[in-house]
Amino acid sequence: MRRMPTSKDHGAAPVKVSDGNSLLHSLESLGAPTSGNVASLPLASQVASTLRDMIVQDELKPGTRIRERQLSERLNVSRTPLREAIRILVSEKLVESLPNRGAVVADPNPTQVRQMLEVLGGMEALGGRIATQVASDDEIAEIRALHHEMLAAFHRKDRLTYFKLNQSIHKGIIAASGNQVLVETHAQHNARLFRIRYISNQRNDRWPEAVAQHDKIISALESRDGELLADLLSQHLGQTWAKARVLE
Amino acid sequence: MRRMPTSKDHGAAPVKVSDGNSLLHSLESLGAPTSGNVASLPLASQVASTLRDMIVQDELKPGTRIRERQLSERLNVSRTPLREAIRILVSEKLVESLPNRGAVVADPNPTQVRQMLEVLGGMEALGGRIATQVASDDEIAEIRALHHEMLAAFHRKDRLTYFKLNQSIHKGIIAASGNQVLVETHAQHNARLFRIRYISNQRNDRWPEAVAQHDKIISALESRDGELLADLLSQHLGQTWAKARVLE
DNA sequence: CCATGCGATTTGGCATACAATTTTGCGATC
DNA sequence: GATCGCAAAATTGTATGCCAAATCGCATGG
Repeated sequence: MRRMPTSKDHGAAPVKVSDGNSLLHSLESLGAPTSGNVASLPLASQVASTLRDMIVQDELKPGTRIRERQLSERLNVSRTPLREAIRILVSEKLVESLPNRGAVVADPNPTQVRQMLEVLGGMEALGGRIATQVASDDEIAEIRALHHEMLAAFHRKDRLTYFKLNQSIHKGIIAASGNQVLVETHAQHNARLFRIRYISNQRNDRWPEAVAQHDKIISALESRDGELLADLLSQHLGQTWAKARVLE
Repeated sequence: MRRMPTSKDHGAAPVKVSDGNSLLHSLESLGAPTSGNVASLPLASQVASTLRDMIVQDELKPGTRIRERQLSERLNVSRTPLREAIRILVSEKLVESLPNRGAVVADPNPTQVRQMLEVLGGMEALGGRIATQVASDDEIAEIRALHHEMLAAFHRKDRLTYFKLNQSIHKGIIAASGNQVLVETHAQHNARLFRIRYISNQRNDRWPEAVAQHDKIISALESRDGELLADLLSQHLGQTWAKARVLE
């Protein structure tokens, strides 16, 4: 209600901050620690969430330069909160900042992706190992329930639902470790890989193998075999890498 | 050169951004990914490094509220880059942000410290395991050299040097994994724990035990026994926790 | 025809001004 | 004497303006 002066308020497809459209938007809170509850939070955080979504959903493609003035007009915010949001995403490694030359959407090379998967695998192994020691039977049962839902999606060839449930299961195993710090760290690294994993999920031609692995994972969790679970979880993400490789 | 209007430019003990004083300052680059090369970087990053150091060195004590105007005058920068710096530290979990109520220096409770150590231990175990497979003999030799330097510091009861070398060794093991993502993640979590570990190091009354553990760690690395090394590294930080407990 | 300066324009970097919210202190009332 | 309420001050949140550095186009020279 106060952007009169420039007189061109319609511009080209203005995007509201944190609107609820877009196919993938229901995935929003998977990777982002501060996503969700949008109202009354600092505008910078809201903008950061919006940008995260845009990046993760490939709306802002890797390598594209972030033009502050242009993007701030598009989001109907001033440059100040936008710049703060960019700083946040820089420390999350979702965008890179070149001194005096602005920011670009991060475009990890295959080596970096491999390394990220290695780290993420390590964290899942750690979380899984702990979970076998401290998780309640109910928590494990809930994870198995998700697993069966995922199997249903698999047989329906519903890749999107499968992907979401897959994420929920891994997130659930981490959460079952009871280690909140691990949950947050895992979420952050997962966000970095989200886009790649999502794309990889859509083209995965060895889907049945992945499902079989999940079966073993759940079994190891239920029998509370920490070592086995840790091994499986590390190995599991290695497979994701094999899938991602096809993208090159 | 342009801060005339307020006319009180001296204030109380003005702190230059990234000056080189302070006892601990030589430790600066241990925990911070972007520390070091200060010139010509965005002011926000420089301020972030300065604040990181101030927090880590207990100059800004946990729980203290960060007053933007006051601190920006003290650092001789405007609020804009300071606020961006704060956002960076928020995502690094070194400060917490309360909506409309500013930011306070993070004050992790014992549970959070334990969880952070668990995660850090997991990362070191992962890095160590990988290092046993991929590290060159030279890299391992360098780590052993650091170990002997550390032993020297131990026998001289030089706790500060011991601490620094200890950090270097752990950092070196992680680096020997060749996984840059792991290095960065480890550094960030290490920064969160830096202050606590430093204090704990000064009061540690079971110093000889820690040294003995280090001995085993180096041996496991040299014999490239990944499983053993991983176990030792996880366990090692557990000991740090036992020390930190005394602080309560 | 390609390389190389040079200037205009764009873009990011920082400071400052303005608005909204919260905190604080004082006073009135129970 | 304690508590509630209101207003003033302080603080955070947001917007805008100015400046310097980098990019791009064009002309000029090799």
